[in-house]
Amino acid sequence: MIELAVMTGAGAVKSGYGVPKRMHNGSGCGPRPDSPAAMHLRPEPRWRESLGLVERYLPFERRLVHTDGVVQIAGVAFTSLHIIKVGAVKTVALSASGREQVVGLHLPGEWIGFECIATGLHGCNVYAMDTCEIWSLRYDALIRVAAAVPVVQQALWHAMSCQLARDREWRFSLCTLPADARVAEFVLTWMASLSARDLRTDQITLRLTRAEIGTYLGMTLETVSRSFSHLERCGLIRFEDKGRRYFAVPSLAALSEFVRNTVDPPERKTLQ
Amino acid sequence: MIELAVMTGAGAVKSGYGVPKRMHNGSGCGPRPDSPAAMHLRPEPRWRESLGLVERYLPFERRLVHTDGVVQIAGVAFTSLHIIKVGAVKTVALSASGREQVVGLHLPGEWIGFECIATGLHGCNVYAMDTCEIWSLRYDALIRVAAAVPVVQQALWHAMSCQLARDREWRFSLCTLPADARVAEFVLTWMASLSARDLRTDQITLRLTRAEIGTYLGMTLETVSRSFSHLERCGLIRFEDKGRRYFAVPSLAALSEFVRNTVDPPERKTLQ
DNA sequence: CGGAATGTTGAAGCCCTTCAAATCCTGTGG
DNA sequence: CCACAGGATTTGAAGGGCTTCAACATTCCG
Repeated sequence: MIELAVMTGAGAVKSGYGVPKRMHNGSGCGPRPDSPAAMHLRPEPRWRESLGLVERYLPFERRLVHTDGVVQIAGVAFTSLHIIKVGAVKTVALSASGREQVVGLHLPGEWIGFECIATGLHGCNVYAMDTCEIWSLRYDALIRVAAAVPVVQQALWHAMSCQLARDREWRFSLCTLPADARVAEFVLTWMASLSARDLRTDQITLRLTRAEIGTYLGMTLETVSRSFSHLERCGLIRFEDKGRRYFAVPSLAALSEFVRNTVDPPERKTLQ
Repeated sequence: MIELAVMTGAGAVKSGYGVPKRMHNGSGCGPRPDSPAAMHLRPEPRWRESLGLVERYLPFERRLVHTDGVVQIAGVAFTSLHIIKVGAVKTVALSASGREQVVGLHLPGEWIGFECIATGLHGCNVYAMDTCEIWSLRYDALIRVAAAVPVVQQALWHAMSCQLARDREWRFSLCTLPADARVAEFVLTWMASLSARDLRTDQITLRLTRAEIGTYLGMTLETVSRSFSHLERCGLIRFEDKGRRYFAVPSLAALSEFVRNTVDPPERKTLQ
């Protein structure tokens, strides 16, 4: 079920910045800059930059993980970070009492495992929500290369900073939004992540159960279900025939307007 | 109100690792290791390590900020990170609609501003909750030194990782705990932070209003107040004569037991 | 086809919010 | 030093949103 293809390259890194490795081009990955300098000239999305840098400078191990397969299991000692090349994964935290909580959904270019650097232990289970290609990098090697290659270091800091900023955004949503708006925000965030990677957003496919979404958003599965139904009645989303996990968003503007109006009601806006 | 004392040192850093700067020893700061090697021999708390590394290797600017003074204002371009030498600060996020939310409380050795690396803009107001000494470090200088000095790089990664892990902990609490337990958890976390720095925990002084605690924990100020009253009635905290912002925790074990029992009720524990 | 997992919907109840009023605390000016 | 104003805190009562419990519908897969 899991296919391994170890890429060696630590020697090259030690003796300098290494020679660009052969491009393993997935489907529709697009062009990439040919030198670090070019990266500043052509401002391409950061998620692509991370993958490009890893490919160029870092030794990594490539894995294929199929839907519902295990990318990382909680409890084992932390040695490697992962970055998603293809697919989508969910990270599930385990409480002391065994309860599970989805704490993150990740798409290509995103790093997994930053929070383990401090603890030295993987605290989350990570599952593939799709057929995934995962690149795993040893932390000790990563540290060495980051020190030697400024763009790598900056990309990593940027990625960690992004996660901090996003976690903070979620904290805000969890603290201030009622259930319906929280689900709407969830859909909006997911769509934004998809479209940033040129993935289709005309038809959303949720690869999570209502219960999982519930743990992610801090509410019960029944409330999630009711919120989806409510959003549908409002015409903000439209379920497809195939089932209640497939839907479309007729108007992105309307959906985000819905969230905004819950944060501060429209009657206050006229006062300003 | 704000006293500046610029410490130059970029030249020293460029030409080597510089000479240890004169120790500005706050009250009861304790000893610090005299060489990087000693750091591994004497496993002292990471918060102290960060301050030691900054002092040894990095050019920084020292500021005194008095209670309720501004450490950092939102909206300005990001150029510097801050680290707390003495005191306590709160970071307050501003929503688009102007609502404020406390998103972090920080004590000596903690870094402020990691989330701004990605955005390039300070997104939070940071206020002193006490008389503080703040060290500010230019990000560009920091990056250069981190690349040159492995222990600095690792300390920074560790610090960012810590914040990610802690944010995730809070997400869990916000999603699963009822109001009373959330307030209890808040008290426990704050006490743990204090005791990790050898600060007194026999008498807690809250430097936040009930409303601020409310935004931090995602509940109204009335609920915060009721929760404190409830915890007092249960004997888990005891308010002092001086006012409702000063209290003691008779039994740390009892308080954390209270939180644990809310996460999974005791009757289920007998089944296992 | 049938059973299990998933999803929807209703009804009752509880927790938290909202609104309101009273009390306590703090700092300021007389 | 005291009075007083304004903010902070507590507490009560009513209402609403979310959870819980329960029943039923739907989908998935052997």
